[in-house]
Amino acid sequence: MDRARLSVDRNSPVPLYFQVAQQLEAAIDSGKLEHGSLLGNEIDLADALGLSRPTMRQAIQSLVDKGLLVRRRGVGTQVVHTRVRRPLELSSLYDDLSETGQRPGTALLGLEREPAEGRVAEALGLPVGTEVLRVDRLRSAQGAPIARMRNHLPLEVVGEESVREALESGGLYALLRARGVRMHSARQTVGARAADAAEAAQLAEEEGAPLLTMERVTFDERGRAVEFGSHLYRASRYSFEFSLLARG
Amino acid sequence: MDRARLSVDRNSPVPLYFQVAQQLEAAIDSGKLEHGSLLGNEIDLADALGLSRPTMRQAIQSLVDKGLLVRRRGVGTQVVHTRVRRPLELSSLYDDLSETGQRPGTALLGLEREPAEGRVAEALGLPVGTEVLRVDRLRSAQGAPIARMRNHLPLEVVGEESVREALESGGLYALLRARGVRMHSARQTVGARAADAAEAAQLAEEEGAPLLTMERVTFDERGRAVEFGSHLYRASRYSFEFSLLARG
DNA sequence: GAGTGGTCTAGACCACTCG
DNA sequence: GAGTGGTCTAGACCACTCT
Repeated sequence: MDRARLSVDRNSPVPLYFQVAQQLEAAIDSGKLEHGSLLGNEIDLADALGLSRPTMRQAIQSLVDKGLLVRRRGVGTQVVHTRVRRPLELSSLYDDLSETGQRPGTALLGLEREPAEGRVAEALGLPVGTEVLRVDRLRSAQGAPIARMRNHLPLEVVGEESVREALESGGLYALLRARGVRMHSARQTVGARAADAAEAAQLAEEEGAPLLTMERVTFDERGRAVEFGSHLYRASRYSFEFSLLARG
Repeated sequence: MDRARLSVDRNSPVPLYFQVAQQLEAAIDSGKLEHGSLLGNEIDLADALGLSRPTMRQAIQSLVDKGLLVRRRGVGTQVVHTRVRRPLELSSLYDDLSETGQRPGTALLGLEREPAEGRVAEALGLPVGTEVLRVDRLRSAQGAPIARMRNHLPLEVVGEESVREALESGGLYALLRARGVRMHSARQTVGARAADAAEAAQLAEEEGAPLLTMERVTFDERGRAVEFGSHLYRASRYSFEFSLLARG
């Protein structure tokens, strides 16, 4: 029932509610706030920090949205009992692997312009034949291949300048962010199929081995498709793991 | 640049911000608010409805969280250009299929108590040997099998009474909701593997055919595991499709 | 400089849960 | 009945974007 030490810095440019949310989250992560324990009521918390109740509520709400806290009217706000891992986020595989500590290796298999064909043109919303940049990469971890990743990028989104260098030092999403793209949402399809001979050779599997497939179109805030990916993962070495929150 | 007709009913028990959010969402869905069009500024909107600005903001914020609106400081709030489909939600396959209009058929293959073994016990957080309810179902659409679904449920969560009837009339999540379970989050793993002989026979595939696998543990608000599912989907007939929103 | 959203305040009343 | 979160108001000042 220990109290987390909270404080706010009114001279900081960081919003007050965000400072509080960060500290609460850190307290939960570190175990200072135990799972299942009740926070004090909102008014007392706000008073203790010299904040108004709406500001305190905003801090709490952001953690409720993340699934770290649960509110029940008439009862109070408590830390969730079960550790909720991050909900599924818009991120590239590279980011996923980096965050979990596995050092991904990248081999850039190909980088070239090509005219967009049916499926690619449709996904990107471009006229058939528009030139786009195609990127083929092989991802591996601990010395063994994990995935063959193919992306198509509109030239007006990324240009061609130093794409190679950017991809060799970071992920595709980092490249897009660095190019000023503000990503908004993505549409994904995850399926499975058997490997053909060429894919099997690339991924060190046998022909006919099950592969996980993932297709994704990413959109920016203006609704422009900024990336189309069609990726193959070795089912024997990779699976997608993620959390969902109940609709609230 | 048409204006959507908005109004609020102050005698309704439905919160004002929610009434506004519903009407805005309906206007977007129906096309009355065009993709990419700017909403008026928050203060004018609030005045027009006789609401305070925070209430109007709350309505807008809920749609931003759904990915339907985009706010930019100094610019305004606009309807997203691209249709964002529902982000991935906590729902059962049955619910998924119903919502997209495909009538799923269900065959209840088995319903029995059994002691929880290693993997099941671990996922549900129960001592090995605790009796749980095991449900095996075969899902099909348009006459052909799609998935073999296996769920393990703690007896204290569902009891045993009229489980069969409930599962024959609705999905597993509907059953849980009807039992008063308030679901909070779930942890999922999606992978792939080759079908063995028995699975192939059940799903009308050939042995060695690629299958999509999905394992899920669902937790309620108290952090109790209320369901463990391990499901197999025919990769030739089914894939997971979902939207993601950028972290924001 | 004008207009927008982002943040914040100091109150208020209500609905719900629990003892 | 006491305590909690849910909703709502009527302001305020700031940071950012655009022209």
